[in-house]
Amino acid sequence: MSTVRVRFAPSPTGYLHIGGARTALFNYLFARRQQGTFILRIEDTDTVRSTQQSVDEILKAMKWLGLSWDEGPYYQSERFSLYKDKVQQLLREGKAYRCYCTPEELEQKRERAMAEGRKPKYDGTCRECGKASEGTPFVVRFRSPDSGATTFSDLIKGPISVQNDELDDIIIQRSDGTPTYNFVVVVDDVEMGITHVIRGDDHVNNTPRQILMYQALGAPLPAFAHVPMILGADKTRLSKRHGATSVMSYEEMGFLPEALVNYLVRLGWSHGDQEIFSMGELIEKFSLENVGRSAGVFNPEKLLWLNSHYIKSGDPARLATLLQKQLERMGLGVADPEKLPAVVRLFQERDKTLEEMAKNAAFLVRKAPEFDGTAVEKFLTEANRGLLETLIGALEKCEPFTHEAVEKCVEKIMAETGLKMGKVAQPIRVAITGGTVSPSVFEILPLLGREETLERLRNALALLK
RNA sequence: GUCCCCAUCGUCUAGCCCGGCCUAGGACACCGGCCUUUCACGCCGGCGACGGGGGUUCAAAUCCCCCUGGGGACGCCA
Repeated sequence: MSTVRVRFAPSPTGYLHIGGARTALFNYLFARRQQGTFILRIEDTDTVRSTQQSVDEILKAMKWLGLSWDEGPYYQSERFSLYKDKVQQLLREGKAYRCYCTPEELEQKRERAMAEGRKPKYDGTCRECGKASEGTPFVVRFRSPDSGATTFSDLIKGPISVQNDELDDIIIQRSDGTPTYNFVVVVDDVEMGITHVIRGDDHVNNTPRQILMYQALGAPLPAFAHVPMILGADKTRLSKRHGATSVMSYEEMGFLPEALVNYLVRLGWSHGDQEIFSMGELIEKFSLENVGRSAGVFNPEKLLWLNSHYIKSGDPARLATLLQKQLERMGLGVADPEKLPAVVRLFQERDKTLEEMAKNAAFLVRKAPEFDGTAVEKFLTEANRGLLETLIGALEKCEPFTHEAVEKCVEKIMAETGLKMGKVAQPIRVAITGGTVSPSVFEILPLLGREETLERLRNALALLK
């Protein structure tokens, strides 16, 4: 058993998004590969914006993706007394101090600094001011050194160095007494014995000041690994305007979790030319060394391709359950779910998502097809009345009602009438499915059954124009 | 603006650390063909990249520097 301990620490201010999911995945994979411990920690120190609903949604998404955790979820909101103690400790040791500046004053200074082209950092007004009057609201700031440099070697990015005078004295405790992110993340990572901090690129800038806090707390440093960002097609940070970003919305759109996992892992990580990975394979092969350093663009097309791959190779029985869920989402109840695996076999080669499959297979579940006007006009014509009538007569006697038998039956009609397959199949397809696109008619008819088939053909007779 | 990071086909990437095997490989998308009862699938083929400039070297996608471009961070958010 290795001593590796990693954590995924989302803040419950919304659903789990694509970027967070990939960070979680990398943590999970690293932990499993190293036979370490994967911890889930909910960063809800912002009591105003955090909600239980978000927590539930995040956990649901993690489970759907198959990212099981070994410890937690721990809630930072339940650990406030620990943070308070640590703040007191730093205060006592002079490593932190009270600041009485008001938010308004700070905002003004920030704007002025920006306008003058300086880096907007806290100016240290309260650094040496000592005790102020009781009752005045204050925040606690961490005292960071104003000379020297802080350097660390990122497992993904390599050496990173920042001059300490670039760092200002950040707030570690708000005026309402609650602690802030940059502080609790360090306290908890220390307390929980985190050995590797694997997180998004956007935290690189926080790392030096966090390192300073590890030192102030007298704690050993973990290793850091900063995973590059995921961008939208316009190369800006991925957000809602680039399309769906919530993990669970992909489930709704008919994506398989293994497809999303496979897509996400390949966005930033690679193993030679291999594209397809099962979770087991990933656990076997994942390594931080093979994570790239540059940001990547989220490409829905490739996700779609992977999804179609997993649908093609998926177990029909399992897919049937998921297909049923999609059909129900469309408001279509499934009277005979036992025939769904057969439906899946018919469609899994052709559809890229389960949602698409549900749409294309809906005619099998509906009581009657939904007719497409153009298709009806083109194929359900008076000229085809004879053909349909002959067909009905032949299918009434077709025994057994199987793919082979039905095909033979139709071939016989073709031979007698001299019509080509295209001329025969399309009218049947429209009569049965309502449209011009579907799997082979010889597959569809037996699946629908003789009675239903005949009923639809007879109904079509009434529609002829 | 300041700081940090990044830079191979449209996109994800292999190659870069340990220079020659790279006339730069794979995948998605795209284009063409084949297959075909429709639409797909599948198969075959094609298009397509080392951002620019300086070095170092017999030799640079690979090492160094500058420029440019992109992203991120600058909160009593995380």
